[in-house]
Amino acid sequence: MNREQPAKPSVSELTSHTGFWLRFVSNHVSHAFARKLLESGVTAAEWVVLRTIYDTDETPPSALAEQTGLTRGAISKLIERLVLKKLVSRKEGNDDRRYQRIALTPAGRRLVPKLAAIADSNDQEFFNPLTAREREALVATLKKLIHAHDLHKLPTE
Amino acid sequence: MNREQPAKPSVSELTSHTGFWLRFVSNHVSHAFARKLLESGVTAAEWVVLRTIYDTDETPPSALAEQTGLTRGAISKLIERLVLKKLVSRKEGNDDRRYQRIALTPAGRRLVPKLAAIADSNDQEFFNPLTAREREALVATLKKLIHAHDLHKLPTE
DNA sequence: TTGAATTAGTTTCCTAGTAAACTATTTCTG
DNA sequence: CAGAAATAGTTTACTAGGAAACTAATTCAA
Repeated sequence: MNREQPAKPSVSELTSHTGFWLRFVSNHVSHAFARKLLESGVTAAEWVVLRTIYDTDETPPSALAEQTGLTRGAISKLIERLVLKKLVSRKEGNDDRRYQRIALTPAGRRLVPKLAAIADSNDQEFFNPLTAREREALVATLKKLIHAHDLHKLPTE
Repeated sequence: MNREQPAKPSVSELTSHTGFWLRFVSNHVSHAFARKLLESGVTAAEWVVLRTIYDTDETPPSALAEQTGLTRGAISKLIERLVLKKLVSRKEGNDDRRYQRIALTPAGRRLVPKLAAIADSNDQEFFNPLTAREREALVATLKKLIHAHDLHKLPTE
């Protein structure tokens, strides 16, 4: 009569994982940012690359890959798109022709501060519900994980 | 002589945004999980769908979309792959033929607890460096953001 | 009751990213 | 110096996902 009990193995729920919540919120921040960027004609991934180049006069793609944590393949595609959008220029290396010299065009350089303002307002808006202390604790916790797992190949902090 | 000062507009750094750190860590958790799942032959996105179906006998794709927060298009593709992998079955609705009845195959149902164990260990491992209180605070903060922005279309909690 | 609106699912096109194979160049080594 | 190894960047094939156009089925309304 009661042999109808297949010994249901305990299966944890998706929501029981911290990583689930992290990804959920992270996706929403990114999505909100993407929407705000729409009219600028630039995507979030492109913004990251533009902002990274901004700190330099010219830089090879390999350095961008290292600094952003993306693969060279991903950087290659992003640069291609940014060149098409005339925000970035690409020249062959002088001494070593394997290298390229990536730089912002004047239009690209003019755009970065505007994008930065959008990024600022998005971050401010999204995390506004948190108190200053909560926000600091959040970042501190995230950085702790980064250090513990030695993930900071890129964020120099 | 000193007119060489283009009034450098202050441009915030990528790392100044909380969202940057959130995305960075989130990507690493997901990536770590993806690596652990490799040998199971299932991806993280597929795990989410399998786990969601697991709670039901059979369910239409639209319900899965709603519960996972994915679009119907995304769910459609995931189901297609899971059907090819013989982890999920797809039947036409009886009364209303627009609907489909998605269910786990026996193989799919057997697999879910194993995937859950992998998910558990990944989460445990990744967030291990945090104290229990830090971990709770992290989740609480994330949930606070979700409620504040009314993002919980899906996470029932 | 037929035509319009709605609904479920699919498909297409795009961005985003990794991994791995590939090309071209340079450097290292025997 | 010639061939091997290393390096920089590109390309291809894949997962992941949204948005929007599309098909088929059903329901609503005149």
